Amino acid sequence: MDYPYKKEFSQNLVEWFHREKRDLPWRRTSDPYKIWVSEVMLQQTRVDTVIPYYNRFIDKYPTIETLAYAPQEELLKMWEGLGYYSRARNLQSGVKEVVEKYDGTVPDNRHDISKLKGVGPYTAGAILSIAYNKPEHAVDGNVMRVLSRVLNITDDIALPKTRKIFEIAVEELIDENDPGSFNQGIMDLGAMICTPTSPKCLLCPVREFCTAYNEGDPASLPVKSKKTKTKSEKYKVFIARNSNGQFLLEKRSEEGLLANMWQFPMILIEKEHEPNKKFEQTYHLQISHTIDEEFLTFKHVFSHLTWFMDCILVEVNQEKLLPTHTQFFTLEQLEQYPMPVPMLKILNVLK
DNA sequence: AACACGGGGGT
DNA sequence: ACCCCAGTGTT
Repeated sequence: MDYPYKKEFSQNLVEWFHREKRDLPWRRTSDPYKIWVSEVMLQQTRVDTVIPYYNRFIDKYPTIETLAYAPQEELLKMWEGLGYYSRARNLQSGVKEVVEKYDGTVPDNRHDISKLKGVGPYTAGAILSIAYNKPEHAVDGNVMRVLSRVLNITDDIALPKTRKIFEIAVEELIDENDPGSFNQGIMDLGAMICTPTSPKCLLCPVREFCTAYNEGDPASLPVKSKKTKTKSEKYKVFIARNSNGQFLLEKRSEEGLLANMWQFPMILIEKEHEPNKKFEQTYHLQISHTIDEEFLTFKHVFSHLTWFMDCILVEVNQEKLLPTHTQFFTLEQLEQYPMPVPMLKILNVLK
């Protein structure tokens, strides 16, 4: 690497971090388990969103053992609204392995920690550097943005192989005496100063060592090829109330989108079939009458998919036994079960 | 290497 | 409306 400011960059960065770092709940602990929880929550998720979830989560599961033995339904409820729910299931799987195989002590080396479910190259490096003070790289989108500018790296960060370039760069730049502050310093810099659009270069502690600032155009980096294929699905959602005032809910498949989360039954509108009939057949019910044909209409955007939802409120009679993973609940019971945000939107209107 | 997998914030 | 993501697992 022909970057001439290795030492100065790292020193300024770490000094800035110690001066300006945000006071975050997971920065008040050195417990590797808690650092782990925070890092998993922070994957693809902003700090401000994570803070209340982290606090509730650690309150509920203060030790690695308490999380290892938690019921999955309860765990998903704690994660409700955070998204990427496989993170929660993988985290518990990894935590279980640590309890059973390592006597509850999170491994302190990349080889072992990387075998844990949900711990990829980034999270491994983050835990090792922050909790164990190991000089390990932790390259995420933030680090790639900052370093692409500092080193004027123009490779496409959407390509998996590009991450390797940044890992090598971090290995060269990292402060061996304080690797945790170095890695977190880049993250805070990326969050507070070296932002995706309109970077605040005039406030940047490493401006004078930034290649793009001095010779190029920071705002045009990093280079990232965007993929825009997103599809749409239209659903008729049935808010079905029985004569006891209970509502029908179903548990989604244990695989795929929103795995194991609960929802109001919904029928995919493909051609122009009879969704009401399909609903009655699928759930072994009879619609006695419609209470509100236009109860609620909205759309919900996922990263790769948009749901268009037409919700109808109906009164139903139970014909025979309900299908598995399907159950009537009172409004009070229903709130104990983990539901994705689009269903919470419906629930809020219903209440 | 491509894709699936949530959700919220910024402009 | 359209942009941005503090990644990992599966295929």
